[in-house]
Amino acid sequence: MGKRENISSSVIRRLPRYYRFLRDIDKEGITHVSSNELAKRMRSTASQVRQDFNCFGEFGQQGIGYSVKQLREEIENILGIKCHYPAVLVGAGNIGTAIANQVIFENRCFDLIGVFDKDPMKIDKKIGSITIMHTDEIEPFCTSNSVVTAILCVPKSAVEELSQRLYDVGVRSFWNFSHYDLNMKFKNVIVENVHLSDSLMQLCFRINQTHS
Amino acid sequence: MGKRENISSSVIRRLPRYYRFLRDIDKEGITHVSSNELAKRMRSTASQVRQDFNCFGEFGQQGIGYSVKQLREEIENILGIKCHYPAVLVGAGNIGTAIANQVIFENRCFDLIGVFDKDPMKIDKKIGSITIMHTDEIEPFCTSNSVVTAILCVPKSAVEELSQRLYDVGVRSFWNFSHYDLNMKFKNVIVENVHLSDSLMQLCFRINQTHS
DNA sequence: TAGATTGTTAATCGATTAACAATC
DNA sequence: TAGATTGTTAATCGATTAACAATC
Repeated sequence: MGKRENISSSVIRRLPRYYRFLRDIDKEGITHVSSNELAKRMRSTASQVRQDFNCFGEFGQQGIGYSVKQLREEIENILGIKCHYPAVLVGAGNIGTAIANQVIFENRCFDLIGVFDKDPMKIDKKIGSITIMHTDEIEPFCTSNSVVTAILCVPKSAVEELSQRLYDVGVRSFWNFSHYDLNMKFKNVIVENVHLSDSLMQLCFRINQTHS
Repeated sequence: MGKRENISSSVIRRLPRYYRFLRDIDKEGITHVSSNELAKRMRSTASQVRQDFNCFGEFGQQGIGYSVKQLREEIENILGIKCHYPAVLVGAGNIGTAIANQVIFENRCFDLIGVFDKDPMKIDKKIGSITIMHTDEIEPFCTSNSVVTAILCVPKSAVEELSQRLYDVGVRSFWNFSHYDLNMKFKNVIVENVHLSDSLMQLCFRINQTHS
């Protein structure tokens, strides 16, 4: 189990990447990996890898390295990847549909059980095996299914109202693809923002930087 | 113009957000904004805001604050938002289509001029006003159109080959939605990664943290 | 002038890197 | 045993915050 103390936010940001690489290494049939080898894949240093792992227990072996299986499982536990929180998607546009399919396909961390849209043309259509419902049905559905997380793929202008309605029926975590600042509105809510346009602007900046 | 020196990577990460907020503030008709007010929106401190702006010139006014228009334009210049790099999308699946529409719609930084897919069913279909081409046409198209950036929305397994082909016809920057590590393959290439599944795992972690 | 707010330096905090004894 | 590699402490580096004189 390990100590699981003092996991700093920069370590947390790296955990999903560690997990992905360990899965890859596992697939390659490698049983033990050194901090040096992991550092290469992470584009980091052996020192940092050891420092990172140190904060949640010691399970490396001097002279040998880390057990891939054990390390992978430990990170799986820390991230809580095996949980299945009931989640709904609000907004079945381009991005919403793409995201829904990915979440359904990966089938990890979250179970997508409902999709909502306000466009009458979309109601009763399907994403995977899920039938799209009208946003009017959010309240009864989320209440009776104890929905934990909402994926917000609607325009910024619609998020204020919809997030309030989701909050009122107990949703306390959001995967937010809009630029609406949910933390400004709610204090006791977990928000993970995905700002694609910010990412694109940073790419632009870096291209400009090298071109001048 | 300002000094434009020592822009640290953490400042760069914040610039797109500054830009978005300044655009919002501009829309609200506010002409001047204080570091304190901006800090509130950024969920940061007045001190940091001033420190951030300090590294690319001084254009605040003591007792008054920053000119929204001027600051917005300056950040626009630094990020290079007004440029129009010719870009192509490779992979017209769910995410690819969603991303393409967003880039076309925003019409900022990049001009999407070509979309490629290997699925014969998709060829000649349209995304916006762009006709989907077969991936075989990547080389002639990118060469004759001096394509600068490629948006990669294909599975990890396909990226190795496709990125090499794009590189060979001069593409040196990538907006990468796969988990393939392009920096491992190419040294002199700009890569902006979007790892949606990492984001989802972090959300999962944070939910678990509060639930225990 | 008095109040507000900047620009900038100094102090603090946290994260990364280096070093090395412990040990497989 | 000798070589490899961890766990952990100390040193360094960078980023954030505090403070305050300058000035609108």
